[in-house]
Amino acid sequence: MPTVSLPDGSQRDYANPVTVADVAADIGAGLAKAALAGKVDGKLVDTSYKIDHDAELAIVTERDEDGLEVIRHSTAHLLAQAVKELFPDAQVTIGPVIEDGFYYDFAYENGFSESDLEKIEQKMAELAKQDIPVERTVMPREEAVEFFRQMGEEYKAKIIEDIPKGEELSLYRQGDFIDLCRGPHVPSTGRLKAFKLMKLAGAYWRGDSKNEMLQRVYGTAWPDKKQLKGYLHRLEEAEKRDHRKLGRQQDLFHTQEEAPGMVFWHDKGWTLYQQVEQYIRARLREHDYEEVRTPQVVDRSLWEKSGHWDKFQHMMFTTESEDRHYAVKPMNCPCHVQIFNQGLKSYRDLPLRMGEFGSCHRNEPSGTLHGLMRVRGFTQDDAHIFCTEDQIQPEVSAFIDLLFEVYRDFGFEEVLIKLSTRPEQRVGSDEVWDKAEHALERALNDKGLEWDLQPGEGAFYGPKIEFSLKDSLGRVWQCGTIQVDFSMPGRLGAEYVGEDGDRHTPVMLHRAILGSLERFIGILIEEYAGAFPAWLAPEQVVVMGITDKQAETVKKIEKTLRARGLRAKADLRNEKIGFKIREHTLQRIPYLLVIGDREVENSTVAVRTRTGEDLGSMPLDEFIGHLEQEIASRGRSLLEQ
RNA sequence: GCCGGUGUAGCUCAGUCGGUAGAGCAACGCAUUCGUAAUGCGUGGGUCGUAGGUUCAAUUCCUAUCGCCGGCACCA
Repeated sequence: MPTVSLPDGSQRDYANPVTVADVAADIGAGLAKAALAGKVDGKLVDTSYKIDHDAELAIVTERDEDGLEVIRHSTAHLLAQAVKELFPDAQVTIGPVIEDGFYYDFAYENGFSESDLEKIEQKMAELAKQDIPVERTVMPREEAVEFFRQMGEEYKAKIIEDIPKGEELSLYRQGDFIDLCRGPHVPSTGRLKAFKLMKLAGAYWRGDSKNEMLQRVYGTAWPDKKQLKGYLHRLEEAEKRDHRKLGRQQDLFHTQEEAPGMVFWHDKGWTLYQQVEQYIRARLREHDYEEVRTPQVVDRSLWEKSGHWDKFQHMMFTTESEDRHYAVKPMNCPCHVQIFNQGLKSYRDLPLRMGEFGSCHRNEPSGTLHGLMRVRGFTQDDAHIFCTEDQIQPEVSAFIDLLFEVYRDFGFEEVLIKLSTRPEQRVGSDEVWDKAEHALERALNDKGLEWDLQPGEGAFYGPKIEFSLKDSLGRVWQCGTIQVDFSMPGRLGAEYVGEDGDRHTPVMLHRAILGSLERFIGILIEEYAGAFPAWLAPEQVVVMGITDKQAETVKKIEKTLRARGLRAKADLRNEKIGFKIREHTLQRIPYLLVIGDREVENSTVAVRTRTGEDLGSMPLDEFIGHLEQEIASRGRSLLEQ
């Protein structure tokens, strides 16, 4: 005789056990129609779930986050059903929900092609229209293995074999299609009204490149067509922010076949790059870093000593001369240790913070290259902190503060943080690892930061924290990092004389705020969609005359602005003012100064922003004052607001 | 590296079911001297990513290869 409590606090008593669907129908016909699943005592269940005891129940509809997830999960099943009908030889594996959609991995020898996607999507639409009921059954694990094996679903059988023995498994059947699944699922395929298959990709079975490659189909699903359309529109908008597209449109950089994974920075892109680099240089000076510069090409023996040759020789560019073998440096740390090793260091020298805008090359696998985000030639805002074990904690703490100061200045609010701890294969005693991991964890917790733990993902030489940013399509890219290193200082003979008069090996912290400048600038371009705040904009002001009568004044204004250190350009082309405004607005120049006879006569400039706002005429000095203030604040435009 | 896709003018893209290609913008020339998102007219521009093969003939078909795009694995 269950009593069901609903989220609004009301209670309903039933004489006999009832299903979620029954309760929904009892509340109202509309809700019965909308019910996708239920949440009983906090656990997500099907609408067919029978409530036989007093319980709290929430009816899950498409308006709930959970409901959307159920829709996507069920759409993944619908995809699998369609594939099995069209390609009976394909085997199903897994089909999870991901951000904005789902995917499903199939084992299919012939592979799918793009045209198959269309057929599959069509079949899905058919199956949805048939409104096939989705039914849940349970089966003991051992029986399930046999069941799937008989159907020829080897992968499914393997998945089930990995589930602890004796557990009861749920299976979902829709028509002839049956799949192992925790559920819950929509009551029938007719509930799936708005979906689209997005892309086709290969994916390794169990995420291991030693295994065979499966066919992964990505899709998106929404409660209704309108939301699907909205999503597709958002995608289109995001694609307009693509840094590769903007890089071309704004003449920032290019890449070409002869140098895959390397960047040709054009004048405007390099100006942006220099702003970023100079900004970081200033921060490092403030925070007691020294700056050094080390060689690009270094004898192989150094990389052998550091241990990198062993692990990464295939990803290093090499060269030779007069029977000596060299590698183009893939990282700066061994070189920094060489500088540290010049002259005997004292404990009084620690912590010693050594920075370099180090240009590195790594022969990254071809499939990984991606615009500025993943390149083979890149520059890090790299630094190494030589310190004692006791200094790890305060140094990490100070670094995190510096990192967030920088990210805020660049306008990034969302930073993903991960802490990676000791892997199976590692150097250093457990005691030292304990200390280092605690130091990192405490530094994060003391600041009240949210972070994810990645157990076992640390480097062999020490634990690390990673700071990642998202690009316009939501892809996550690691930028900042701080890593403790117990190994390299010892390998490369770094020592200092301690208070006790003995020689000790320092700990080394590898750290970067931006990471690769290329990657960071790529994300920066997408973040601002090319409309950079004035302090970063490659061109801050364009001065233009209405006719060539004002040319002299325009040139004089350009000169004045440049003398003040502002990035200004005169546009004296014989074009109509509307044409010039359009062009420079599309180039996202923060400020356009229009000079006509009136301005010449009154010694003013007419100011227009890239958002189309006309700020009227003002004396040049007044404009310069505004702009300088805006640049100093590193904010988005003050005048635009 | 692996899977799927893609490569045509500076850019965005059309096209040829095999008979050596076209638009818009840009560039260049001329005219226009103009007040806040495109002035008009004209001209030039492509070994259709590269290398082989099939064919009387290949940008088109086939093979290989390189780059790029989307994923997967990788990322000191």
